[in-house]
Amino acid sequence: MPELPEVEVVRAGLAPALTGATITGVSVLDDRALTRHLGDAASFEAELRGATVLGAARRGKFLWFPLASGRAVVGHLGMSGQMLLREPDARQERHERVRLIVDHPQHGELAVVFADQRTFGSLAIDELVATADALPAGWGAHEPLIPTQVSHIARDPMDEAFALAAVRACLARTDSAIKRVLLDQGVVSGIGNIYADESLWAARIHPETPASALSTRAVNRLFAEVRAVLEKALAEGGTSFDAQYVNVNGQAGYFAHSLHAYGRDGKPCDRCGTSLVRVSFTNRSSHFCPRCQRKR
DNA sequence: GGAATAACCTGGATGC
DNA sequence: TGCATCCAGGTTATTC
Repeated sequence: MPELPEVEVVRAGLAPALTGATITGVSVLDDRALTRHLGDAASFEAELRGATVLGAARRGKFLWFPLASGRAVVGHLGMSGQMLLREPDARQERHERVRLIVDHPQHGELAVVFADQRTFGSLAIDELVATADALPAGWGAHEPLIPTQVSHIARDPMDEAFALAAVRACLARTDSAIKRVLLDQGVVSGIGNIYADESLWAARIHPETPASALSTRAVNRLFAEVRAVLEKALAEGGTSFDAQYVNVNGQAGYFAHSLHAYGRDGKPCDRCGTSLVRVSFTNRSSHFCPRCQRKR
């Protein structure tokens, strides 16, 4: 499932191919890929045709591509979205929803294919607004401008402008389970079910611990582990369980081999050997070690 | 206003 | 073999 490391791998792969490129062709094969777009498919295609892309930016799990027009293409991969670089005449992908043809001054003509099996992902054209802190909006962003659809998303733990003190204060104000808060993109972005479970396991914190019950020291330790997990996953190209996540060249990541908690229910904890458990948690699953991560 | 829940969606896995 | 059901989960609208 695309979380911060997977989305960053995609952004980094697209940046050199898109920065400075002109969009020469747009084909919307499935309107459901434009659920966040305010207009219809025809307006999406018309506005993008001839547009120049200035770069590729990311905050949390959201991607955007600023345009010379002052607007931006916003993308979210949802649960199964892929952005693939292909030859312009490459055959249609199985779940292809949108295809852009771009012409780059150095790389020539390429196809950017947005494919999405479960159609939770989307593309949209959006306005850019000033960031609340007047700092560059995220990774790959050079201007303090962010799409309106992303403006409510908090900075992610790998962002230079990430403010741990503000997150600590937020945690202290709520009795919600720490895992629920980690998944709240308005508090801290980029973390999904996989990396929440991995970070909590690494920090030895039970996922249902009330956020306000965590000491400053525990929160600091948790976010040190969050960063470590995300950095390691990024270095290994992200987590791929099946064909749902691949980079822009269609290659899988290797972090699934480094997981300690997620998807390992019934297997021995890598620290103490106790069988890991899986419990239902807000329409999701939580995986943890009942011995290392005791509920307090 | 904050928190919890349902709905959206597809395909693989499982059970009968 | 074929059909029905369950499950995975990010975001958001709705409900409490």
